[in-house]
Amino acid sequence: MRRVTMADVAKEAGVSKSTVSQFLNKRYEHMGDETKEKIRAAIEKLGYRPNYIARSLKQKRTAMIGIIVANIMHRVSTEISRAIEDYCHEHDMHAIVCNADDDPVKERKYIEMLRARQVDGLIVFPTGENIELYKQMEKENYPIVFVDRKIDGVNVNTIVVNNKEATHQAVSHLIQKGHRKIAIVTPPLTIYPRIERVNGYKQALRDYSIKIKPEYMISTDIKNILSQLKTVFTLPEKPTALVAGNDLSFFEVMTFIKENRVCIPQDLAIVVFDNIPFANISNPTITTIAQPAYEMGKKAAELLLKQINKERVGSELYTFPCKLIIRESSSEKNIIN
Amino acid sequence: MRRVTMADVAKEAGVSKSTVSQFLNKRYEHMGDETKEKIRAAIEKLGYRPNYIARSLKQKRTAMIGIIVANIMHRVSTEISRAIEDYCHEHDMHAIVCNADDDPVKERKYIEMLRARQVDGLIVFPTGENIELYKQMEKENYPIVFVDRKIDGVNVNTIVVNNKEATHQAVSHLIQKGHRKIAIVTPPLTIYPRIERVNGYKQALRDYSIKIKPEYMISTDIKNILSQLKTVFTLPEKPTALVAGNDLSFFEVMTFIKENRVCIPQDLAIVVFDNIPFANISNPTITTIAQPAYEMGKKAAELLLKQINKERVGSELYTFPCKLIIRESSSEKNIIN
DNA sequence: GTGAAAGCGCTAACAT
DNA sequence: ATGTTAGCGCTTTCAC
Repeated sequence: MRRVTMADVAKEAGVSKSTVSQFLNKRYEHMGDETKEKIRAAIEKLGYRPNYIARSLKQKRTAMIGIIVANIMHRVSTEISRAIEDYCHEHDMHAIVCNADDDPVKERKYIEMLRARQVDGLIVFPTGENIELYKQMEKENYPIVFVDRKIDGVNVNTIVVNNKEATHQAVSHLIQKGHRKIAIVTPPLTIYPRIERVNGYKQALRDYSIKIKPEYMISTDIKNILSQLKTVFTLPEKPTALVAGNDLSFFEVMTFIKENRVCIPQDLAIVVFDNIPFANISNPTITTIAQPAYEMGKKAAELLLKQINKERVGSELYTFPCKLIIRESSSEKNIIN
Repeated sequence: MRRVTMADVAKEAGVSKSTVSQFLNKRYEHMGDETKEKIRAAIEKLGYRPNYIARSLKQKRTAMIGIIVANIMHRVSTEISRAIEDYCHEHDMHAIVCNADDDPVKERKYIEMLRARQVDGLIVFPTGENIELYKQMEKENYPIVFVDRKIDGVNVNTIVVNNKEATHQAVSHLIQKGHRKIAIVTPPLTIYPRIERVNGYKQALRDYSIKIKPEYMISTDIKNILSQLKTVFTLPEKPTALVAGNDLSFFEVMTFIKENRVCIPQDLAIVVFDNIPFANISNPTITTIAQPAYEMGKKAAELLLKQINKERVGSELYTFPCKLIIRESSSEKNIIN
C-alpha cells in the first residue's frame, strides 16, 4: 500500500500535477469549476494527504520556528513559550521547544539541530555563552529574537523586563511598610537579570539610607540556599523581610519556612520575583513581582515573524515593566489553618 | 550568498556527493583517511550545515513526533508532555506539542497538520470525538499511542491511570478519618476518567454504607462550579470533606474557600485528584491523588518509538496506579498566618 | 574506496 | 485554463 502522492491524484482526476498543486494552494483564479470538482473527488477517493516536507524542500521554508529556553524549570519560561506558541498557531506556524538546561553545549547543539531542520527562525533565551554562534547568526541575517537576557555585542531584537526598577519598587514597598532588615536570595549572579535584581535591591536600600549588609545577601547554587538561610536566621539581627530573586529560590525559602516554622507574614514578609502560580489563592500570602509573560511572548513571536517575512529587521531592546502584586493577609488570619 | 549545499562541499573537497553523504552518515568503512580529512576541511571552510528536510524527504522519516494534548491547562498534561519530550530527546527525536483545547475540530486539524508534516508518529490525549479518524490511523497502522483516555472500539496502545480505584482509596481514607458528608466536584461527566472518578467515589460510600447524596455531587462547567458550591454550602448538612476531580475544579474550590473564609482542614478536608505543584510547601494543606506523569510519559514515548521502529505493535491498555499523598496539618497550626 | 544517476513529492516558471 | 519541465538537497543502489 504505497503512499498516495500528488501524481496519483493527478492521474485519477485526469489532470496534471501542477493543476493539482494549484488547487491545493487555493490558486483557483483560472481554474474550471469541473476541474476543481474532479480534483476534489480524486483527493477524497484516494485519501490523499499532501507532504509538507516535499513542499518545504522546494519552498525553502518550513513554517516552523524553534524556541530554545535556558531553563524550563522557571515558570515564566514556560508561560512565555506558551504565548509564543499561541501566536504562532494563529499565524499557521509551529514551534519546537527545546530546553538548554542552562548548558551552553546543549544550547549550541539545539541551535544547530533546529537550523538543520530548517526552522524559519529562532527565539532564544540565551545562556550567554555562545557569543560566536550568536554573532554568526546575526551576520547571516538569520531571523532570531532573544528573550529574558540582553547579550552585549550581539545586535538582535531582545525582549527583557525592567529587573532593576521592579526590584527597587518592591524593596521600597517593604521599607515603607517599616522593614529595615531585608534579605535577598538569588541563584549565583552569573547572568544579567539576577545582577540587575540585586542592583535594584541595593539601590532601594541606599535611597532610604539603609545600610547594605552583605550577610543578608545570599547568592548561591539552589542546593546551598537552604543552609545559608539557616545561617542568616541565626544572626542576632534576623531579617524581617526577604526578597526571593526567582521562583526556584522561593521554593527553597518555602522549604526553610515550613521546616523552621517561621510565621508569614508576622515573622517574615516575603516578596518573590517571578510568577508563582496560585499565589493568589494559596497561603502564605506572598507578594510577587509578575513578569508580563503573555505580552513578552507575543512580542517576541511578532518580531520574529516580521523578520521571517522580511518586513523589518532592527535590533532593538524591548523592556517590559513588571507588575508588583501586593498581597497582604491582614484580616485573613486564622481563616486557613 | 547562496546556501551551502552538499554539492559545494563535494566540489571543494574534490570528491562526489555520495562520498560526502557517506561521511556525514558516519559510514566510513571503506573511506580513505585523507578523503575524510578533505571533506572535514571543506565542511569547516564553507560552514556547511546539512539540510534535514531534504534528508527526510528521501528517507521518509523526520525524527519528529507529534503530541496532541486535549487541554494543556491541566498540569498533569504538561508534565506528561515534558516526560515524553525528554525521552524523545534522549533518542534523537523531537516533539511538536499541540493543544486541542478540548475541541475535536482542533484535534482533527492538528492530527492532519502533523501528519502532513510527516511526523513519524503521534501521542494523543484524545478528545474522543474523532473516532473515524482514530480508526483510520489504526487501519493504516500509523504509529500512535493514546494517553489519559481509553477510546472504545479503537485498538491502540493506551496509557491511563486507575481513576476509579484511586478515588475509591482517597474517599475511603476520608471516611476512615470520620467523614460522612463528602462532596465531589468535577467538570461535566463527558469523558471516561471523570466518570470513573465519580464511580470510585460512589463505590467507596457504598462500601461503607453511606448514602449517596446527589446534592453533594457537582459536575458542571468550570465557570458554574463556584455558584453551585455556594448552594451546597448553604445546605443544612454542609459537607465536611470534599474531593476535587481535577486541578481546574480545585482552583474553583480554592477561590470559594478564600472568599467564604472556610477553614481548612477544620471546617473542610480537601482531596484533589491531580498533581498540584507546591502542594507540599503551601497552605492550606491538601491531600492529593498524584498521577505518575513521568512514568506515563516515558512509557508512551517508549511504546511509540517501538512502533515507529517496527519492533512491536500491540494495542494494550497500560494502567498506572496513582499515589495518594496524605498531607494533614496536625501540629502545624498557627505556624503560617 | 569512490562516483554516476535516479528519485523522494512537491512547486513554479514558462509554454501552450 | 492547464500541461511540461526543471529543480529543491539529499540518499542509495549499482558500477567502476
